[in-house]
Amino acid sequence: MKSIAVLPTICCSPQTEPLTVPERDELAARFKALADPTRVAIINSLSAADEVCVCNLTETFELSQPTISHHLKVLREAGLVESSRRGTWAYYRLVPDAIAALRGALGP
Amino acid sequence: MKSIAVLPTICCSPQTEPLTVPERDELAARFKALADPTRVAIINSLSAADEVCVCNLTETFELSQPTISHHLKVLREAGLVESSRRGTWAYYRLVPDAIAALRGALGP
DNA sequence: ATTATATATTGACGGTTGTCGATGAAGTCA
DNA sequence: TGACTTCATCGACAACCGTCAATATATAAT
Repeated sequence: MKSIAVLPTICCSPQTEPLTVPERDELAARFKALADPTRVAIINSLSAADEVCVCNLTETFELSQPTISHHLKVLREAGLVESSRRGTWAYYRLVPDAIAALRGALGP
Repeated sequence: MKSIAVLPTICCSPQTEPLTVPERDELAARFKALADPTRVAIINSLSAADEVCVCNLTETFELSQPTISHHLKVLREAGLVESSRRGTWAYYRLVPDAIAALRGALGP
């Protein structure tokens, strides 16, 4: 997931260059992770603390626990968040570099 | 479409605050417009010039003309691009503020 | 061991999306 | 007018997505 640091720029930069097919696929996949209101809200929640317990998220959102788990998996596989288990609980946190890279894709 | 200028920040900023439901819906809808490889590539293409004729896009991508037209509509309704007709041709261009606003949602 | 709790996975269902061919709308040029 | 070009819209279809209930996995506590 290190490759997130070198995401190309889509636009709006002097050095914007044509994307290769793998590059545009990769970028679209990462944007797709943010293309759902619940996942946007989860990112927003994680941003408010170093890490957040899944149990807090299932309380916050009026969605079933499997649905929250599903959205966390999508964000995890996109490299935007990471998790660690401590005891029975799972804690999620942002991967700031990944989000900064995605941000960088939208301009300088 | 002016409201794009005041998109809230998702994360990674000191002043990141909880999103309202309309805000997260709005943000997700805009990210969804970028959640497709072809649309990412279109944005990338538009970034290389002041405006681009649809006829150039249908040549560039190996997709049917209706499919390109569909993607342009999605981007237009998301406020990321705008178009004008001159004669038989339609020219599309980026809405830089909209993309900058989306970029701003990912951090300061 | 058993029981309880937290999270992940599976399977299924309805709604959405990307794609195309066919058609329509609007302009251009003989 | 009529033939031609460019782009948008419509209708259809397969694939994908968000959601839930049920189940599985793993840890903790008694």
